[in-house]
Amino acid sequence: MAVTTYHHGDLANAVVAAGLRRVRQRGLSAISGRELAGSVGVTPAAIYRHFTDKEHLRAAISQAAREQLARTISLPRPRTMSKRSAAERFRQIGLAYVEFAFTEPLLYAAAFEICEPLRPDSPSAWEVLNEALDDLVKAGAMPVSRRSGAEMVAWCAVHGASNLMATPVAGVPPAQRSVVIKQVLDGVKRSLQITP
Amino acid sequence: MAVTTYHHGDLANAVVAAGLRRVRQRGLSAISGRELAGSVGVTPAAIYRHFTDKEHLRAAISQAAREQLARTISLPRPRTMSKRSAAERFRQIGLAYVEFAFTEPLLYAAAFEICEPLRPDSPSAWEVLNEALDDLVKAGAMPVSRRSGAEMVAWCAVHGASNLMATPVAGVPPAQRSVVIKQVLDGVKRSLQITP
DNA sequence: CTATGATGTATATAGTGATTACATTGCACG
DNA sequence: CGTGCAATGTAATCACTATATACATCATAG
Repeated sequence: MAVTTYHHGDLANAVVAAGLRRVRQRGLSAISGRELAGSVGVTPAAIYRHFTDKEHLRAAISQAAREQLARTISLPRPRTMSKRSAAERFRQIGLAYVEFAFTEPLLYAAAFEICEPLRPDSPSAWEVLNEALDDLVKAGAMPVSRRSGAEMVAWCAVHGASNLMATPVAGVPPAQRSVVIKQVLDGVKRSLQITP
Repeated sequence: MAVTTYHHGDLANAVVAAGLRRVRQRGLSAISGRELAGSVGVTPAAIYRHFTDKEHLRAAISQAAREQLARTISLPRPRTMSKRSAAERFRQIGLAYVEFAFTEPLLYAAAFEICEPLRPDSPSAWEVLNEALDDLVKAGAMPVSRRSGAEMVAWCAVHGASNLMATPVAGVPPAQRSVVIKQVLDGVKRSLQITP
C-alpha cells in the first residue's frame, strides 16, 4: 500500500472525524472546510465531492455528535429487570446525559445546533430514552397512566438541565451542580410517579 | 439636524438593533459585520470602534436577545396575590417562555448561543422566575421546603421543552405541542407541589 | 477659538466558501 | 486481460469576510 494515494478512500468519514475533534475544542461554528481538508491531507475543493454545502458538512458533524451522545447514554440493559434496577437504570441514563453535556460541552452543543435529520446509522438518544421508560412500566415501577408523554417530561428536564449548566447562563457554581441535577432527577421521578 | 452626519451618534445600539432584525430571519451565525455596517449606513471598520471583535458583537446581540426574552416573560404582577393568582401567573410565565421560543425560534436560539455575561441593563429571565417562585411561597401556594432549587427544576423543564420543540430534534408534530407543554408544566407543578 | 480625543473612512491583507476546468484512478464490462 | 468511464482529488480562481493601519472629520472641554 503506497504511503500516499491520490484518492483518499474514505474522505467523508475522515472529514467528519476530524470535524468532531475540532468541534470538541473550538465549537461547531469555528470549523472551516479548508482547515479540515488540510488536516486530512486533501485539497479544500475535495470536500465538495462528498458534501454539497458547508451546511451539509456541519449537519453531518452535528449528526455524528448526536450519535456519540446516544452511544454514551446507551447503558447496558439487563435481561430481566426489577422495579429497582429499572428505576436505577433510568436515573443513570439521565446522569450520563448531563455528564456528557458537562465533559464535552462543545460537542453537546453541536449535537443540537443543527437538527436536519440526515438519517442516523445508530439508535438515537430518543429511542434509548423510550426503551428505558417502557422498561419502567414493564417492571411495574411506573404507572401506565403516566407513560404517555413521559419521554417529553423526562427529556425536557434533563436536556434543560444540561443546557443551562453546560453553558453557565444561570449563576450555578460548579460545586452546586450535582445537587441541582439531583433535584431535577428527583423532580422527574416525582412527576412520573416512579416508585422505588 | 443634517440629513447625513459624519458621525452616526449611536452606532453601537443601531448595529445591535439591526443585528437583532437579521437574527430573527437568518440566525446568529449568519450575521456579517460588513452587511450590518452597510444596513446602518456606515463603513465596516467603524464597528470596531465599538466592539473589539466579531465575537464581542455577537455576544452583544445575544445579550439583547436575552433581554427581549426577559421582557416578554415579565408579566404584570398584581399587588396582592392569592394562591390561585400566584400559581396562575407562574404558569403563564412558563407559557410565555415557550411561546417566545416558538414565535421567534432564531432569536431564542441566539439568546443562549453565547452566554458571556456582558452585564445586562434590565432584569434577566432568571430574576423574573425567582420572583414568581417567591410569590408562590408568600401566597402559600408552594411549601417553603420545596423552594430551594425550585428555579432550576422549573427552568430546566421549560427551557428544555422550548429547546426541543423550537428545533424539532424530537418528532413532535406541531399539533401535539400544546399537550406536551401542558404535560411539562403539570410535571413542574406536581414536582414543586404547587397546590391550587 | 482651538487642540485633542472620539468616531468614522479608505485601503490593504489574509483567510473563507464556492465554482470551474483538468488530472488521476479504481472498477465494471467488453 | 485491457480499456473506458464515472468517481474522486487537484489547481486556479472569484467574491466575500474579518481585521489592522493610517488618515479624515467632528464634538467639545479648556
